[in-house]
Amino acid sequence: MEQCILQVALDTPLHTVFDYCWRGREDEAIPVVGQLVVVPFGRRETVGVVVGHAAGTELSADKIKDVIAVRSQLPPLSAHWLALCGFAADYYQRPLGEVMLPGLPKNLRALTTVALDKALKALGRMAAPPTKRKAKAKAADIVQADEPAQPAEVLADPMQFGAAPPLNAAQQQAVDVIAQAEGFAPLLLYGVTGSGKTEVYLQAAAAILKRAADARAATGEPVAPEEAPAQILVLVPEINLTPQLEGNIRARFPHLNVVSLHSGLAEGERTRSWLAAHLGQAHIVLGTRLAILSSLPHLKLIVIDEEHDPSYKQQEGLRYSARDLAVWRAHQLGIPVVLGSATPSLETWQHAQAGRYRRLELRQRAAQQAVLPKVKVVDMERDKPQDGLTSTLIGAIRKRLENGEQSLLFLNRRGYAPVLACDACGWISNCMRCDAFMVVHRPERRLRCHHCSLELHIPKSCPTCGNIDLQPLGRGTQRVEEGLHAIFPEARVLRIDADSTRLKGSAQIAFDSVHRGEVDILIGTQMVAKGHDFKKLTLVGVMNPDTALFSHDYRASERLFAQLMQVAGRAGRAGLSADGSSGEVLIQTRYPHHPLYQAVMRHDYDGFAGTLLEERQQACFPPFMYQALLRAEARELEQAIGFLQEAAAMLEAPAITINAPIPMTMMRVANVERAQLLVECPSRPALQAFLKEWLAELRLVKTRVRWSLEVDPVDI
DNA sequence: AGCACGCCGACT
DNA sequence: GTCGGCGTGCTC
Repeated sequence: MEQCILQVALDTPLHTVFDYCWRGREDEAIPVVGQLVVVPFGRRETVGVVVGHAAGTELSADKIKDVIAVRSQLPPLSAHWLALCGFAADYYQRPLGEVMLPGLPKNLRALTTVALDKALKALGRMAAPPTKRKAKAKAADIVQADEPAQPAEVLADPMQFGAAPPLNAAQQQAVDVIAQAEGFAPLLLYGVTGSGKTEVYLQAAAAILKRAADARAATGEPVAPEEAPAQILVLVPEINLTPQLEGNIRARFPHLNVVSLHSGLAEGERTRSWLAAHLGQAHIVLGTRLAILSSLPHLKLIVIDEEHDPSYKQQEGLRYSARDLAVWRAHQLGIPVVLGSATPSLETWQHAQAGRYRRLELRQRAAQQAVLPKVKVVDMERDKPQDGLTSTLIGAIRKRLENGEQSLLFLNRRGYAPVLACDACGWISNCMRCDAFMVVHRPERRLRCHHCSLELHIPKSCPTCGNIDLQPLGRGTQRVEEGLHAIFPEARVLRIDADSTRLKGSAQIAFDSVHRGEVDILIGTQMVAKGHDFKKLTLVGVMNPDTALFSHDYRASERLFAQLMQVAGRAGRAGLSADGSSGEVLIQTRYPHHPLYQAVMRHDYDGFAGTLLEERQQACFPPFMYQALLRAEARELEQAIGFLQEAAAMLEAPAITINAPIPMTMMRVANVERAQLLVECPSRPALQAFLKEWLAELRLVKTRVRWSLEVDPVDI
């Protein structure tokens, strides 16, 4: 009888791996590193990943429990994948199992294998022979009787690609550089909106797949026909962008196995997609940030579209940056990684300036006759708005209606009005559990807190003085929608925001109707600003972005600039207007001369980024400084602050600055008081070394305060 | 994090 | 006399 100690990573907050005893018959192979196993843990059973073998263990023999089952039908996760998770666990100071397991499809973590076996079978992989010998013999008969039919498209030449549109010189050069890159190559694809970055990704992917297929054919070794010669991972910032891109990719590459991975998938589909990637079958994996942790044994290229987008940063649990992990993964594998953006993050821009990333530029729009839109500011002091819309913007929308073209209004505030107020006594709709206003949602007739989800009926009268005349103050997308109906009763108006797209699939239905031209005026939040390619859209109106100009968050201007460039980029992508004019962008503001708006008008990312980088350098902010944030929550603010003070006094190290604990901007959320402590260091390795030591000590502190650490925080 | 055990208040 | 509040302790 074979026997050994397996080290297993489990999804628990404990910073350790767990030893289990595996006993098997002599004809059974010892589970290898990367294999999934079922083990007893406390009073329950759970699935873990084998991360090592040990001859012995420090634990007393009576504490060691036996492995219950090995998921031998699933090929083990690769050493590369394990190393990626190991790096992320170290870097973000989280337990290994917490990195490895939550990203796996639920069906792989289930205690029963029914769904897993079904998915494997659907992918043409028979379930491994069951351990019982009788069943084994029977399973072999199944294999012959039920050989899965080879899908027709796999029989065709998988490297045959649909007709590609011609590239301009800059696009072609970018494709060549990506496709011919040797080894690790971080590439910034800096291309203005509508410059055809997607086309570059597709043709570079095709070239890399073709080259890998040729190389494989040249070896003459027999390979399973469904095995992809190379795998390409493409990340996009939003789920809503996957259908359009997936459609484009499938249309272009009808013979390739293309799967998507994002949180909107049903469990069955998610399992099949993940397995198609893990088994090496999927040529192209399209996904949101979580896809960066998927298993891709033949990964040859990573593309991060809109790399600057904040949604690449996970904001709970393991707070990783999918973009940063992508660069690490590419480095580990020695492959190119393409970071695409019209407004790169300052981190990426700084890398490019310093020569660490190679910059590929697309300075022109790709479509015939398409030029960058004309951006104008509309002074709201001089042109007083009606229903939030200045006469200039109203006139511009009217012109689009006459031309049969579409307009997009961007307002990053959902709901009807951000606050409800009583004129008589000064009451305002504060959330009773958070430091925030409750937002008026008119269609639902509710007051809603966007931070803790508390909901109340809209009061008929003032809760303190009884006044029945309560006023909604300010303007959200619902109120603008109402105003648009009043001003343009004949127009087809559609609102797209988190509220209107709550039901699964409804966002796709909404975007489809815009594409089909069934909408004249689109009003929405940042959901409509990103990536979409609306051919008939020639006008973009930005309703009131001024609040972000005066934020205390030093990243606010970087974000606002990117957001404005992004939404402006939706206008005039397909070519000129009916009357021969280019796309138009109107920014309504009280500060028309603000340098940020002036830079947007000039489409001057380079200049603006240069200014911001200088400011950051002077102020010793990222990317010239590395940061970590220790957060604490408690029922009383003093407890949270007290814990942070204790933590701050615990350890010191050269070049490490531990700032004073401060209450968070949103001090109270859902009746919990929150405070935070910023740690800074100009050297990333020095910060890492400090954090490792510091957290080891912090974890020993016995406290009732809930705390967490975020490395490279984006919201401070 | 789960999930237990453990010791004090309002109910049949 | 029990049901159950959530304090603290452990998980190989």
